[in-house]
Amino acid sequence: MAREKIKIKKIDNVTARQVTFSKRRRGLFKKAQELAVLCDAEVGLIIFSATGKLFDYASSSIKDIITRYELHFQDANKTSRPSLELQLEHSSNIKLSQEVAEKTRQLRRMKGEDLQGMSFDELQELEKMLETGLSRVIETKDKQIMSDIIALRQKGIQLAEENERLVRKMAMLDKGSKGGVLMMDSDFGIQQAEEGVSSESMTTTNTGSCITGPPPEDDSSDTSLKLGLPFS
Amino acid sequence: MAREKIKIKKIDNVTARQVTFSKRRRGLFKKAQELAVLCDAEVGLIIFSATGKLFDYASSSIKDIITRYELHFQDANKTSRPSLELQLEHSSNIKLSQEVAEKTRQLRRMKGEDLQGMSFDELQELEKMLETGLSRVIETKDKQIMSDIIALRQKGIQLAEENERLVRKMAMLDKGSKGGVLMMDSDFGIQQAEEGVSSESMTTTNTGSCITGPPPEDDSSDTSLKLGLPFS
DNA sequence: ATCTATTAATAATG
DNA sequence: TCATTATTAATAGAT
Repeated sequence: MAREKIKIKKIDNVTARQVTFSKRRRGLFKKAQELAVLCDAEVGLIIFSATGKLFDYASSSIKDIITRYELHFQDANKTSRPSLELQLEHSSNIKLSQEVAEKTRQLRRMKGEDLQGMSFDELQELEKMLETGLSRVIETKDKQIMSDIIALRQKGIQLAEENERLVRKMAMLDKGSKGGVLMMDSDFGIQQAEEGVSSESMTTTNTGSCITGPPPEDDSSDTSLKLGLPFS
Repeated sequence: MAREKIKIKKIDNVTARQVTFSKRRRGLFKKAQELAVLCDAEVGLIIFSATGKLFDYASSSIKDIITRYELHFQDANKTSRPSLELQLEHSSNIKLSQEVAEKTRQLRRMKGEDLQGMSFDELQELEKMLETGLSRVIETKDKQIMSDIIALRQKGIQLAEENERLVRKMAMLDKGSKGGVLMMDSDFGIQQAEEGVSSESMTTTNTGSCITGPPPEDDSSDTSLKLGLPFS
């Protein structure tokens, strides 16, 4: 990849070697991190220059990677007893690794990846599990929205009541002094109750409407009852 | 360096990610060894795939490189310790335990359990993930069914042909001696045909030879070319 | 696995 | 070390 093709053998010229080292080193690091990101891999790269300088890259932490690497050879390393304590940690480690692997596999499958080796029955079971999970999630979400709505309404009613009280107070105060009575339209929140919750108002976290399920056949009846609201 | 430029972010498509992983992994190893040779450097490269598979390259020996690497931090590590190995196992153990806990929690949530503490946005995200997973599972299942069906049908056709050949042979043999011909009803698995496969897909492996068109009203015709589902 | 249009890396040079 | 550029090398997408 250059002005001229070069043979892959030690570069004689010291300066050229150093230049090439730093260029290619950077290139290698870049490609290592690209691989890690693109393919969700864990990559560790350690380089000692000819002069003994250390350079390293790791997608996570070199320590972790080295540990993980060494775990791969736990069986092969059966030379010399490494203390009871270590053995215990070790076996626990193995068990945990297996558990992580198994759970990772399960999670991947639930995300619809890695389905190739599965039998029809297994797929069917997985599908059922996902459907169950999905419906529970949707149910929870809907309940959450409903309780948000109810809370907001309640608050609206409270405010409206307070408002009314205030208006009455004002009227009382005004009664003696002048003839005109200040009449306020104290329907904060009340009128809206009939129309369900309008698009704004739901200031809390929720974003979309979420009332799933088929719409009621009968539109003439009071909507607020359908939503299970505590007032009509 | 390809037909099209790509963004350096995790590749969504699982297959594409695996392909890219193996291509780039090879590329990375090649460049690592070129650097080692050209510049007389010591290079160690460890890669764990997303699925946990280990790949490594070392210009000398990974063990040596790791040892040399750790020597660089000897000073920093000189606090009393119950053997480096044990520490490593221990911290790995802790990390694994956390990982197991986290994955267990994730799995439970995907199964629709333990949803109480979740925010609306988290629920929404979970729902989306489940929907994606579910549709992929269904797609995979359908593809599997289709290929089963195609294989079985092919086999059915083969058997029917063979049958016909045998019948003809018998007829030939019988021709001279007697008048009666043995007639077999070679309808391997036929009547179920109508049930079809669920609504989706058959996008890829489709052979084109399938199902389309309404079934003939006339059931007296030879049905062996119709679908042959192995189950009802 | 193989092919190839394209992008990316880099050797030589200033 | 940095910048430029002609060239080679790597590789994304397709087959």
